[in-house]
Amino acid sequence: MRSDPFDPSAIVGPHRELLDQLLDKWGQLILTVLCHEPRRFNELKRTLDGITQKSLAQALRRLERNGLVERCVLQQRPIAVEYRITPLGRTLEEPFLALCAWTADHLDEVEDRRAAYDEAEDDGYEGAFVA
Amino acid sequence: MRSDPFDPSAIVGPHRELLDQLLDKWGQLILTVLCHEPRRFNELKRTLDGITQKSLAQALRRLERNGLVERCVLQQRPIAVEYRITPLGRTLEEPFLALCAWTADHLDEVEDRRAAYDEAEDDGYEGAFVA
DNA sequence: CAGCATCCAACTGGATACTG
DNA sequence: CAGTATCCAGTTGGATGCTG
Repeated sequence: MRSDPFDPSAIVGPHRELLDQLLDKWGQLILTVLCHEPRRFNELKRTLDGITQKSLAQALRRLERNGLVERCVLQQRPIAVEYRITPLGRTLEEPFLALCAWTADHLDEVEDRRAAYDEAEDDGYEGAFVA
Repeated sequence: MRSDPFDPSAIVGPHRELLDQLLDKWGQLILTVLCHEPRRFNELKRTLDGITQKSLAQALRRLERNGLVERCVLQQRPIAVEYRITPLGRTLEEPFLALCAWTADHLDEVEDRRAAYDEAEDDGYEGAFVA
């Protein structure tokens, strides 16, 4: 398994494209929030401080199109729209949490590495030498 | 847990930034390849068909800076450089494989949803109505 | 409230050329 | 081979204004 040439076609095709859509900056965050509870458009916008309504709308459309999020129009005046995680979207919660757990576990180490790299760079280090 | 207001600060700060760097289009792919075996610069370029050397160099610098990949200069003429996964980088293999497994398991369903969404869109559907 | 349309600045990523 | 440097087109994303 480890010595296989490794065929990247399993990742480069539609799988790759899908991952790109799932893991983009906002999609992942929205999904995580909606896993906790349904949210309305402007609630989401406030929660994800920093997102523009344009980006939010785009991300929601994409998530909705992929079947991960459901758009529910509440019968109210003025109009209210609620976004909910779908069962399909829910299946992504665990992999995402695993990723978040990874960053929580390793962020310190990564920051140490960055500091070491940046310092070494100033000294002209350009990679280990090996036979 | 599920009814918490959900504090996004745990994801929006440095954690978020790190995830962005890890999950970008090429970084993830390079990491996956290097988990299988060390690779030289041009070997990687050929394996990841479609990447430019500029993007590859950038992605490798970033991975190296974050301590996920190691740059080893082999003592040869002409010069040869080998990139290897680090122990830290190796810890990302499992979460990444989980993600790949998810796409493999759910790609069909997602594509069904897309088809349904696109068709409904043509008919002017704009979300479910609920009380 | 929930969005869409438009304009524009910033950044990304590709092509090309050159170096040790 | 393993890159760096430069230029440029295309895309992204923010700001703003408007609609039902």
